[in-house]
Amino acid sequence: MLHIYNTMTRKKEVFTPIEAGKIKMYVCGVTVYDLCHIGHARVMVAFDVITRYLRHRGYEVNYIRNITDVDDKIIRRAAENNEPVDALTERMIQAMHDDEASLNVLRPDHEPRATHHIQDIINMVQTLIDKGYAYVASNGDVYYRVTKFENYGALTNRNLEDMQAGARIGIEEAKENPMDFVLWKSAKADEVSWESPWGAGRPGWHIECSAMSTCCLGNTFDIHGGGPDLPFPHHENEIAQSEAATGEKYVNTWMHAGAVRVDQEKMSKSLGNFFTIRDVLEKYNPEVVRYFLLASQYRSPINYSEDGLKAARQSLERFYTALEGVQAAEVVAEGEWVERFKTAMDDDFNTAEAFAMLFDLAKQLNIAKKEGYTGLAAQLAGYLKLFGSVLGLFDQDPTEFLKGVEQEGALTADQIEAMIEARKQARLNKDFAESDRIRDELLSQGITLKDTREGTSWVRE
RNA sequence: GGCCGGGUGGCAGAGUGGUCAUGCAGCGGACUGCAACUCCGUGUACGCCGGUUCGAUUCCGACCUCGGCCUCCA
Repeated sequence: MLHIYNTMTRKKEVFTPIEAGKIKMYVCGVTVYDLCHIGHARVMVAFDVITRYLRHRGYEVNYIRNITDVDDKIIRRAAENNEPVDALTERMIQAMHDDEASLNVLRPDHEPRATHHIQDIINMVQTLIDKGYAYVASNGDVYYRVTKFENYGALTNRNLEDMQAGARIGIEEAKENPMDFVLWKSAKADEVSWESPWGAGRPGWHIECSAMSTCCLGNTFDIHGGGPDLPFPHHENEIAQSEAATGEKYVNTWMHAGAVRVDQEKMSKSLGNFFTIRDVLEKYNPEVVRYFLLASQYRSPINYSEDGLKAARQSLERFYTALEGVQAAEVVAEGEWVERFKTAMDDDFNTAEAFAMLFDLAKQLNIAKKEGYTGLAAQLAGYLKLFGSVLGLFDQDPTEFLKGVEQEGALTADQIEAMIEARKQARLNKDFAESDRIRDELLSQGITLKDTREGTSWVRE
């Protein structure tokens, strides 16, 4: 049985979709004013694997992930760059899609954009006003009246009194209550804006997700996900908006990924300690980055480090070494290996546990190869590829992966092959001093040789 | 201060009331001209103090400690 940890109940629960066999999932995406960093990558990769696994398990998944393409940061950045908002957001959306493609993240089924759903947003704000959950303030903004919503704070287990006691919130004069949040923000003269019953303006941050999730998936849906910093206030506010507007339960299961840290501190835009996906891909194979992100269970915090990436590369080398030289068979998704994989993944998508089982599979594959059981080897390789496809891994040609990418100024494949040939001649002549000299020289360039019955292969660091 | 989540062997990282995570690193062995790869073997790890229990790393309580959210942030 599939168990998923629900942020709302703080427990792993047996997952039961609203409609048998179908899953409606909404994940909060990116505000497109800058390049994505490795924290964004973690959320993308985590929900990519979650979606792939749910589909592997036979569910029909409708995966929606929004794009926030209007907000204060975007407007500010566009002004700094002296470019139109559209130009900035289009460029960043393209960059995001390129980064995702690098990391082998499949595109969500739909990527609704805030600016394409302005009317839906206006409708929801109007409904909230009509029902008394929102008010037009003296400054022209429309605010949500938090005191009117009975269960405000349920997701993150906090109440209005405690939060106001904390009092780090700036007091906005126009608000009835300091915790009220903006649904519709009136525009300054030169800002991008849309007409509304309350004058020209733009949506507040939280309302777009309520409006778009509802129109894409309905009043109530199965899974709502996002990054570690979203439960409060973003998701709390979404619940308040949607449940007030529809009168129905908003979401059954809330899922949140863990943070990516640097030096034990959260990686974030505001701390400025972030690495963009592009920064990391300059140094590491994208599949290594993906493996690194999946090596821990999706809710655990992970620490970004060179050692961590290096370990991920070594692990991937082990899997590709096992797959090398084997023609993987087509396998049906049943049997002992499939059950072990399912047990791991059914436990709240425990990829770390799944890898333990995959290492066991790789070992059995190595043994089968060594013993010459080609049929068995092909079958085991087939399972490894099958599970790999669910994780979005192991899809490269093993030899190509192991040979790595030629960096600027590094030895070329032809040069390496020539040196291997020279070493082969030296070995035939029993000139081991020379053959070892060649091998050491290659090693100093990050090239490790492996002698097999079929000849010599090599791995680039 | 309020609310969450952690503290596992050299490192990373799962998990469990009573034989085993797993990977890397280390050590011994097989293979090899020697290595690498691979295989076999190898580690009295569960923050601290109490409690429950026949038995706790696993349950309960206190304490110490790390991190997240409480303000824009995935």
